[in-house]
Formats: sequence, structure tokens, C-alpha cells
Amino acid sequence: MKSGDRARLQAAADLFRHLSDPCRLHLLMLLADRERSVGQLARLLGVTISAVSHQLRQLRTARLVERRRAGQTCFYRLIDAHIEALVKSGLDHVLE
Amino acid sequence: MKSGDRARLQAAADLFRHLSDPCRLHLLMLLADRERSVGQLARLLGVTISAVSHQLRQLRTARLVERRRAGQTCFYRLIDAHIEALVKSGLDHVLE
DNA sequence: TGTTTATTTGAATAGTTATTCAAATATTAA
DNA sequence: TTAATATTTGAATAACTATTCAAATAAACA
Repeated sequence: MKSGDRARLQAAADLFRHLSDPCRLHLLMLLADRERSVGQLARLLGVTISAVSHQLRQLRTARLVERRRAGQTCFYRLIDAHIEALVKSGLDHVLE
Repeated sequence: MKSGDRARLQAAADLFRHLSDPCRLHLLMLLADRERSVGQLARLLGVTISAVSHQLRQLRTARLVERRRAGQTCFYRLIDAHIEALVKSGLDHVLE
């Protein structure tokens, strides 16, 4: 196997790992709808602001979401529609 | 949020977690091609038979792969094409 | 029966990840 | 400047996961 293939498998595995938490999936679905602030997300998800901020940081590092600051508030949104399609595809699969 | 939605997010997260390892992704791509024995897979992946057996067990419990015994040998294959499509979609996404 | 080959299993360990809490930063407004 | 609000950060802990090794099972065959 080529080294590029190995790197690609690792990158895809990393992507799927970011999707392997129900709270992060919920987060991504909320952000697919429209941009939201950290506080809004924490309230909607029923978790602490700190926890959601840690998860958003992970998703931002992975380039799945982007941040926009407006005053004291930070708004997050999905970077691309492909991620939304992937999440929906996973959610569809488990419909049984 | 409904309890069914919560279960669905958890199930989708579980599915993605099974895809969050480069070795398992490689395994699934090999099995998408055609059925393979445990020993073949271990050789192709360059890991021990025990390690690959543990991963196959996990994938089988998750109903992503099926097993067929022929004599001493066990052959595994993908259960459905949707999984292959999901893996390929993830691999496509990381092409940059 | 005993032996070889193929695979599975369970326990132990090492590495990874999520959450919490407290402290730090950033912005706004008094 | 001080206070209030929004978010981030780092460290600690608790929970989870992958791999290894040795022992167990299962089938084929002498």
C-alpha cells in the first residue's frame, strides 16, 4: 500500500472519529440549520458551556466548523455541506 | 428533543465510531471488494490475527460484516453497500 | 485418539478521550 | 477603571478503546 493511501485512511478515520459522539452530531445538525452562539448551543444540547466549547474547538481544529466573533459572542457554523450530507447519511443508515 | 431522536443520534455516533480507525476502514474496503478469511485480512493489513479478529468481532456485533465458516476457515464480508458508500464518502471528503 | 491449522476469547495494559472545575481572556458598558 | 457577560483554556480525573499474550475452541486429518 502507498504511503498516501495510509495517510488518507488515517484522515478519513479522524473525520469519522469527530462524528463518533452523539452530542457532536447534534451540534453539527444544529449548525447545519444556521449559525449559533456557544451559549445557544449549550442550552439546546443541555451541556455546560465549557464542554461545548471544548467540542467546538475540536471540530474547528478539524476544519468542520468555522467561528465568527460579534462583540462578546462567538457564532459557529458548518464549513461545508459535505459534512451535513455525511452526518445525514449516517443517521439514515441507523433508521430501522 | 424526542427520546427516539436521542437513540438515533447515539446509534449514528456508534456507527461512526466503528469507522474511526484506519485499520478498520482498510478492513471494510477490502471486504467491500470480496469476502476474505481472517488470516488473509491479517496478512493484507499487517497486523496480528488476534487483533483483526477482535476488530471483526466488533464490526460483526455492530452488524457491519457477516461471517461464513468453511471448514477451519472463517470468511467475512460486508453486510450492505451503504457502509461501503459511507466509507468512500469519508475517503472522498479528505481528498484535498 | 492425538496433531495441526484457523480462529476466538478474556484479561491485562497502555493510550486516548470527554467532562468538570477554576482561572484566564475578550468585549462591552457603567 | 471596575463590573458584567461570553467564551476559552489547562489540568485533573474518569471512562473508554486497541493491542498483546496466552489459553481455549473448532475442524480436518493421520
